[in-house]
Amino acid sequence: MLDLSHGADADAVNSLRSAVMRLARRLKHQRVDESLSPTEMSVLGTLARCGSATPGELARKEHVQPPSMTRIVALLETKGLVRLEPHPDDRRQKVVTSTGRAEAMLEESRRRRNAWLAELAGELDEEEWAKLRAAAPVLEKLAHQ
Amino acid sequence: MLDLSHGADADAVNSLRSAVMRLARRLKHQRVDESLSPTEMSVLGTLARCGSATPGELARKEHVQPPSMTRIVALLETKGLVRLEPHPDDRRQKVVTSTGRAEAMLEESRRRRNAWLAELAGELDEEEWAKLRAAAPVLEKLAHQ
DNA sequence: TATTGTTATACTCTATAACTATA
DNA sequence: TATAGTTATAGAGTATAACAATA
Repeated sequence: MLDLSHGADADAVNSLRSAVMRLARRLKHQRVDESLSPTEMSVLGTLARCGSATPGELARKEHVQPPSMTRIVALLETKGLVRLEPHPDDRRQKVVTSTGRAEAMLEESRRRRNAWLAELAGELDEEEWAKLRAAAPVLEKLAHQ
Repeated sequence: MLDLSHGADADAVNSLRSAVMRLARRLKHQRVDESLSPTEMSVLGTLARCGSATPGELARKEHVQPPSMTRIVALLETKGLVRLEPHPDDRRQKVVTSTGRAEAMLEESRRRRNAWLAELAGELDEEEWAKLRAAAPVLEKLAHQ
């Protein structure tokens, strides 16, 4: 358990919150595919990691409301990036699966991010990058799965 | 310089990007004051750190366009959280300064974040927190400023 | 009666373009 | 002619409320 009587952790969260919010805004501007929002890209990434998922599961993982995920999934389907199938056990639910086209887009996304990475590399030294690499899995955990 | 021929850094940025976007969405939901957006809170934090700034400087620091900052500053002024004064040297510019009321709100913000922190503490061990604390300044640097 | 997903609607936040005023 | 800030307008993304289908 953390000792909240010390100010250090509160300050760290303070700094973390502010940095994450502003960095998210920067990240929005270095989109891979201008026609896909950050959340839509994130859904494709989640599907690539987890395989298939229902719209409800995706909504919970991405922290958006179900109606938002309905719209996102519908858009991704029209672009041929996901496939929608009936759920085997429950006819209310659907199963969302990413397509090979989504896989190719994620690969292209990675290539483009390398360019962004190279640009940022000038601003950070190796020690700083090491700290980021170490923290990335923890941030993923905070972001909840 | 980073060695981009290895996939490790690209993967780290991949993970980082995804986590930052989703964490930003979670953070949006644990607002201190429901009437202030994350950017508006961030502006108050920036002013608390940097003292005064012009709207143009704030727009660059927060990575929003000048018209957005105009609206934000106007809202904060109506709430008595910032004070607007004429620039001493340039009559086109203005000087934005945070008020004691903003300071009190930031203090309250810190207290509330402690509660959020305590909740998250159950999900992380001390080593994970150490990694976050180490990475926070680097994230701030990436977020620019 | 509860749950999954959808439709309809409205809101929040931001951007772009066009304008005013100072430099 | 360029720059700081504003006004007006439009767009993206999300949420809430009400609904349909299934459990």
